[in-house]
Amino acid sequence: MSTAEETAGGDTQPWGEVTPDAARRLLLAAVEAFAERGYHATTTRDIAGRAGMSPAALYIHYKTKEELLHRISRIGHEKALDILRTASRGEGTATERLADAVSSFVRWHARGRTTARVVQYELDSLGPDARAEIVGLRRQVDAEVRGIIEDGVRSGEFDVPDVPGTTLAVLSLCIDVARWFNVDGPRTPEEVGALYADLVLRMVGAKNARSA
Amino acid sequence: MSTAEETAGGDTQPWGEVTPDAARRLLLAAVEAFAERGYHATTTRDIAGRAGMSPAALYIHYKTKEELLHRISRIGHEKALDILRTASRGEGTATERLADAVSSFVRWHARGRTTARVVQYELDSLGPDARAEIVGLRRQVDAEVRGIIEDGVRSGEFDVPDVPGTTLAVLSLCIDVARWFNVDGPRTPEEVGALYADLVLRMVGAKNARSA
DNA sequence: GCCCGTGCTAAGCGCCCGCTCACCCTTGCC
DNA sequence: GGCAAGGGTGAGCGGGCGCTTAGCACGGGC
Repeated sequence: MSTAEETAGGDTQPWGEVTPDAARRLLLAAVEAFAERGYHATTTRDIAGRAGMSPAALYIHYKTKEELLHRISRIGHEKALDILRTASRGEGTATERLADAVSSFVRWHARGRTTARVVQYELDSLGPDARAEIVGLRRQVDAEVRGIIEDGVRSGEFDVPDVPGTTLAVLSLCIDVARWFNVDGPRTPEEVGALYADLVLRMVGAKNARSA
Repeated sequence: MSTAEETAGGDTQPWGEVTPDAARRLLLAAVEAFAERGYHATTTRDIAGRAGMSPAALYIHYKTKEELLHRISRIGHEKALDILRTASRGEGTATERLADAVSSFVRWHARGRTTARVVQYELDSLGPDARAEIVGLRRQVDAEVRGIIEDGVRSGEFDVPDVPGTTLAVLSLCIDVARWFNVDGPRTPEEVGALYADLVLRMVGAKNARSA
């Protein structure tokens, strides 16, 4: 199995860069709560409670509830970008790199479904400035995938009439995993990653997509 | 252009079945508001204001704010199911019916992006009973698409190693259109419908998917 | 031993939420 | 004209929201 996300950044400790410890616990509690109920339906009392603290403790580490969402969103997008960049800049044919990018991106969405949900679906709850920053990161995400597809078209591996449209569809397919994936469901993240890599290779008309 | 949704139900007046007039105006205002800001971030004062009424007027026609969401969700899902059924039960090969189903389903999500957003993304804001009812409708949606794919596999038109997984991916792709589609963007609903129909035919290994 | 900064809590402020209630216009029937 | 019924309003209730503030426990420096 190829391994873009294992070599990309510290998957060892997902929120390891957040210090001090109390701030990280609050952030983790916020991720859980936002993923379960959505940003607007989550109260600061709920976040603090999950972290085992009083409501006021939140405001020692974060200026507002929105700052929590912003931090989660930025760290999550940077991680996602990191995964795609590692796959995109790796060695191998465009076909191999696209399969690696899709399967690792999908695995990330499935395994970290709570984080991915917040990252992908709570964007509109951010204020204009924070939103603009995140939109910039998303453009970079798009560019990485489009780059691989363009490589494949140039090398003759892929047959893609509409590169921007297909890029959009590929990303859309991966992102929506965060909506429907169920940890208790019948599929493991690895299985979904493999299935989706195959489906995407078919979408771009790659020669060696799996068949029955 | 094939036309599953033009022959399915009354597309003439999207919410024509809702009476009296004041109740329909409130429902329309709620769809707009829920789509823009999400269910929890929308206030009953906002909904009533958009409909040109006082906050109290809402409670003459609906018991609670949640009843509004429930009504919107059920009507929307019934419409979506109607579109897929019409395509699925039409004449023609599985390839033609799948292309028709996908392109009309996608057009519905793109054209009625506000409605589709509420229908597809605010499901979790419903209470357990209402949610269960809607989940039932979604299972029927899944069954329609799976049926077409199974037909194609049986007839030898398609080459699909994992039918349930591919069904899930096809629906996921279509549904996510409601998240990213922008009315002011570069693509018309018709263009996205055609592009997606082609991509889906490639995913199922249909013989006559378009190429460059 | 005393001080002070740090990390936290208990209490609560001001605001706005979903929703209700007492009352008021029309409209149609006699 | 009298009157009931239904669609509508203005005011406001109880409560929970995001966030603030005064003060407490405690460890390290001298």
